Amino acid sequence: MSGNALKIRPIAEPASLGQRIYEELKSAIQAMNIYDPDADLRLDERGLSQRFGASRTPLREALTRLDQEGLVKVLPRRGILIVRKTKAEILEMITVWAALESMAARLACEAASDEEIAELARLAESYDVEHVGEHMTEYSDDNIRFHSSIIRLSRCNLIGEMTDALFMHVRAIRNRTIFEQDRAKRSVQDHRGIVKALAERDGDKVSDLVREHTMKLRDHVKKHVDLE
Amino acid sequence: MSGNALKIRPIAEPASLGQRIYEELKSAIQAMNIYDPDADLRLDERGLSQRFGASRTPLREALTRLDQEGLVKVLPRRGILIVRKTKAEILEMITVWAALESMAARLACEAASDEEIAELARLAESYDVEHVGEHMTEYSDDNIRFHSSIIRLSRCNLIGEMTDALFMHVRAIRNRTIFEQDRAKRSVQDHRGIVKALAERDGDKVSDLVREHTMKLRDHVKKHVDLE
DNA sequence: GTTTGGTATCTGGTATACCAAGGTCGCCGG
DNA sequence: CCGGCGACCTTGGTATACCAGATACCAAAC
Repeated sequence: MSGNALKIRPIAEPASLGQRIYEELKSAIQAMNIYDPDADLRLDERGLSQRFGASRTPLREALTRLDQEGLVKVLPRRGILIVRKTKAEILEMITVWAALESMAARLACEAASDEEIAELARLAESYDVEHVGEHMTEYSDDNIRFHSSIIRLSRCNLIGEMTDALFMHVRAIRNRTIFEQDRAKRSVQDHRGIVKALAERDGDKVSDLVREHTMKLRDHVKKHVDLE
Repeated sequence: MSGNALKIRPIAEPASLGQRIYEELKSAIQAMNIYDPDADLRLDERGLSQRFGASRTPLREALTRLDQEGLVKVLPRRGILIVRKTKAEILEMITVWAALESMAARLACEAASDEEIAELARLAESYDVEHVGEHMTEYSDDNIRFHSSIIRLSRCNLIGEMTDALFMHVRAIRNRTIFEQDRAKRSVQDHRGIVKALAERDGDKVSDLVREHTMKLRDHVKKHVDLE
């Protein structure tokens, strides 16, 4: 039934220059370490448009969007700067994240199937509490997968979009905090507790656990992370 | 010492055309009932730029931003449409709102002063449960004030920004639901319970109450509101 | 040597012209 | 009268030119 049918991919239309420049510029900004004291946070419209091989118009469209997203700040007649988030702003983002994922977990209690929760359990059980420190790179990825799975299981697309947007800004910070063995051990334990509450369909409990788990990260960043 | 010095007011700079058009267009879109079946959801770049007395460039900048916010959708070579939110999207927004305000209330338990909570109490007590139905217009405003106060008392600016963005989209729906007397009565009672929990500094409780209060609105919209 | 004022230059903001892709409508053939 | 097809028109996308404010630099005056 699916083997003999033509497989057509309806799309093919190349995005507009503005769109492509937006995406390219966005990932370029995220790829650089904007908290490096020596980082050059200044963007030059004319220079960038030349490097992209396009005119200023689509480049400016991209900048307008990045400005609105808070990644960049356009100062009239002064220049365009990549925005550094303050520590206070980062903490607020993690707080909002806690609120959203906590709600997502509560919704997932109703919306997720047993199989989906079992899948999540496999993810949570795949690391040994004592030896997780030896596989930090993989664990870091699986950690992200775990959390985004909870959000997916909530069946609430908006929460997914909003946490994606937050993640974009927090990404730079994230790498500095997750590679710490004692935090990883506790993280693994937390995840197992979350899965257990999910399996029991205990919305109040899973909501609390997820919130507290994320707020631990918040407190950790507050105490131990120093930008600059 | 201060009487003989020049008193200069530093700012005065008028916003750019793009910025002003963005704000004007945004409020114009929000002012119209986009769910009216006869509403014209189409925007014309050239026509609008003429009506604004500006060229297409700043108008397009405004449209780019509105597009990113989800208020309009730009279809290449086909036109620009004002976006109608689906009912499912509205429900998700209310859910996210519940998550955010619930967290805000929890934070407010720690961050708000006794005076601020007393002020909130005055707002909640200023309507008689039995007679609130007779002053719906004022109550509607005070209702908004009550909720935005909780968010302000959380001292989390990001939650404020995000709920503002959500409110923008939900505004059209809101007016249809709040003007119902039995809902108003229960709303007044809910608010008093919320204030009480805040005064007791019971974060878990106030968080639950606020979430349930907002989720009641969600359920009500789900059951009784029909777009189109 | 320091201060001051002018000026060249750089930067984002705006206007305008042109392009290519979709849509519309009417001519033309059946 | 109906259907197809093509010229024309509309629409957003892009390039470019020019403007005004901000900055940096330099030279003249003290």
